[in-house]
Formats: sequence, structure tokens, C-alpha cells
Amino acid sequence: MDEQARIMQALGGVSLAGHSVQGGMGLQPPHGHDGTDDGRKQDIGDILHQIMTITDQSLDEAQAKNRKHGLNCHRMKPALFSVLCEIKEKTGLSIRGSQEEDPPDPQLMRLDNMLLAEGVSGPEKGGGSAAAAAAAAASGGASDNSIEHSDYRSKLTQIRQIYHTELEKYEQACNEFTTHVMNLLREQSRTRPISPKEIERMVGIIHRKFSSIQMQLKQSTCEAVMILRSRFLDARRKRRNFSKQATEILNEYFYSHLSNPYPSEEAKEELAKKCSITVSQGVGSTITVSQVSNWFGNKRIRYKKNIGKFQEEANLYAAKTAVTAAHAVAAAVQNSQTNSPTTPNSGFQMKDEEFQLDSAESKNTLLTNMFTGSSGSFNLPNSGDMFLSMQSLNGDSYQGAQVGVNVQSQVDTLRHVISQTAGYSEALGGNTMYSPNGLNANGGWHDAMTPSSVISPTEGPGSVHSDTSN
DNA sequence: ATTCATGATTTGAT
DNA sequence: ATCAAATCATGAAT
Repeated sequence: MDEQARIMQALGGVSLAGHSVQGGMGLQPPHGHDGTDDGRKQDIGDILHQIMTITDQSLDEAQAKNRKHGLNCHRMKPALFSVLCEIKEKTGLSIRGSQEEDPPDPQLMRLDNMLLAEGVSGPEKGGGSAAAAAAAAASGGASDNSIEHSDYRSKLTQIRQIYHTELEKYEQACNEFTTHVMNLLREQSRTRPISPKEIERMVGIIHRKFSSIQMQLKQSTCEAVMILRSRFLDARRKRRNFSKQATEILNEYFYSHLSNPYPSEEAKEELAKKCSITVSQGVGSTITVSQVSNWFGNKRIRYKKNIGKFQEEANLYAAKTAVTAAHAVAAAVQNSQTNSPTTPNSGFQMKDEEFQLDSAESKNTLLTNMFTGSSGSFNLPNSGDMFLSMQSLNGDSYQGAQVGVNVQSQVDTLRHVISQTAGYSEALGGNTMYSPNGLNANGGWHDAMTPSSVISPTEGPGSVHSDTSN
């Protein structure tokens, strides 16, 4: 029992054994009583003595029970109780007013607001932990830029979970303790008067104590979130160079789609995924769709700005893709030959609008230049022709094999296949190979999309230095 | 320390 | 929303 009293003391600084008892004892004998009875006086003396000394004695459970029972059953008890009540009435005035409503702590409010803003304390958004974890684990769901944030989110979810479980724990402990204290007080209220106000006050004290602990929790949670946030934001803000492989993949795409280097959303996703895989690299870097967009934006503008600077790179990637493309084309050509050499459509069929651009563009510069110098048996399509007739891949003659190309990139790549296999000797070091084919006089890729603007079969803008010297 | 390369951000136009 | 262009800011090479 006195253990509990100690707890109470430690907790609220309110002494249960204290205020009313010794303040009121011995002050005055029960008035309103014409106490002529000696036995009664004796009784009162007894019980007072008992009460006075009760806190000095170390009582074990049984003893305490006994004595309490004795006190409760004492016939003078009601009278004494009322006296205590009266005394308490008087002293109770001083208790009140000491501390009233606690004003909402501005710091606590700040913390709460921040936690809410960061989505820690608020309602779980977007499926919460399960979804985030699933997204992070699977990560193959092609969820656009959320890959970038999934790590952040999962960590945030982790923090939130910890926060909530801790909060719950504290709340539960608080409730438990409150009910415990209330039971205690209620039980004590049989011996001494305890007003509801007092209980309320006690509960308030307990809650304040616990909320200060909660604030610590909130503070540390805020700190954790801040750290997490700054780390991720910094990681996003700070520039980390892409891995070699990623750059290669992007460059490959760029140079093989030089005529229209605007990857679609799906293409970007694909590229992002491909770049992020880099399985061998381990934690190289996960590249997101928006990063792919950034890369292409930068690449386009920088390529356009200084084409000469990129030629070496262009040739490099052209050669690189040419190897694979050569196989594809060769296979296609062979296919068209073996299957039905007379059927022009048997190879790569392509859509009109895609082809028009590329064929015209190719014809505009490279093909024109190269083909005029070589075997001469290329009949270049003059307008949006469906098929690109070609010959002499690797010296073999697939004469008459007409290959329609349906993948746009292959048209671009085709140039390099040809340039490599058809003896484009001056390409290296020269500045012809990667003239801005897709760029029109206005310097825009977009305008090149208009078929009519690139149809002119004669030399393009600025007569791209034809090497018809032969 | 300086310079260049490059990813990211901002701004303004469409 | 997406792009071009300018700009910022950093990583890496010198």
C-alpha cells in the first residue's frame, strides 16, 4: 500500500498521506458535539492516534487490511469523515487555481503539425505500409516515379509504424496507470474525502506527465523524419553520375533514334528499367523515368548545340548498334530472300508516317552521299516510299530484296550498317557522318516531323558537305 | 583552384 | 503535360 503512495508522490508531487491529515488533525476536536461521554473521547483519541501513527508503521498486507477494516467499521468514522471533509473544504481552496488549463504547447503543436504534414501521424495514405512494401519489394510494377520514392516511403512507413506502436504503448500505459490511480483514489476515498475535482486534477497530472514523454517521442520521430527527408532530398538534389552502363543504354537509344529522340512514356519506362537493372553493379543507381526525361532533354539540347562535339560519340554508338542491327537486318534480308524474294512485304513492314520521316531524312544526307558514291544500284525512294531498296550488305548482293523497315530505330541504324559495310571510308574524323539529320534549318526536331518539310531530295540545308568527290 | 562534364532545376512557351 | 533553353550545382579530371 505505501508503495502505491510512493508512486503517487513521485508522480504528481501530491502527497496522499499529507495535506488534509496532518493539517486537520489535532486542530480542533469535533465540534457540534456535546461530547460529554468519556468513552467517546477515549475512542476519538484512539482513532486519532491510529491515524496519526499509521504512516509511521510498516504494515504488511494483512495488518493493513485489518486496520483499515477496523477504521472503516469504527462507529466514529462517519463523524470524523465529515470533519475531514470540512477541513478539506477549507484547505481545498488553496489547491485550486494553482494551475488551471494547460495552454497548448506551441512546440508540441509544431511537432504535431509537422508529423501530420509528413504523413506520419495523419491518416494512412495510399494503402500505407503494405502497398509501399509491396511496391518496394516488387519494384517491377513500372510505377513511374514512385520507384524513386519507394525507398523513402518505406522508410517513412517504418518510422510511422514505430511511432504509432510507441504512441499506442504510451497511451495504453497512461490509461492503465490512470485507472490504477483512480482505483486507488476511489478506495482511499472511503477513508478520506477525495473530491472528483481532485481526481480530475490527478488524472490531469498523469496525462501531462505522459504527454511530455509523448512529446519526446514526437520530437525524436520528427528528427528521424527530418534526417530521412534531408538525406533523400539531398540524394535527389545532389548529382550522381549515371553508371557507365546506364549512359550507354541511353546513348544507344539516343543515337539510334537520332531522327526523333523523343522516347515515349513506355520507352522511357523501359529505358529506366533497363538502366536500373545493372545487375552486376549491385546498388549502382536506380534511374527513374523523370531522370530519363532529364537525360534526353539535356542530351537533345547539348547535342543540338554542338553537334561536332558529339560526332565521335555518335560514331561510336552507331558502330555499336550497327553490329546488332546488322545481324537483324541481315537476318531480315535473308528471311525475305528465302521466304519469298519476290514479295517486297515479307521483311520489315513499316507504317507510313514513321517511315516518311526517316527515309526522307536519310536520303537527305547520308544515304544520298554514300549511295551516290557506291554501287549506284540503289534506287532511293523519292517520297514517302514504303521500302528502302538496298544492296550489297557485306558485299553479298541481295539484289532486289526490298526490305521495309518497321522499327524506326532500325532505319537510323541502317545508315550505319550501310556506312560500315558499304565502305564509308572518310566517315571517321569527318563531320558528315552524324550531321543533324533530324534537325531542320530551324534547328528543331519537332519540325522535322512534318514530312513535307524534309521531302526535298536535293541537298539539305547547308548542303551537308557531300563527299561525291569520287 | 580551375575547368569541364553532366544531372537537376527553373522558366517560359505551346 | 511536355519541351527548349538557361541556369544551377556537383563530380571528376587537370
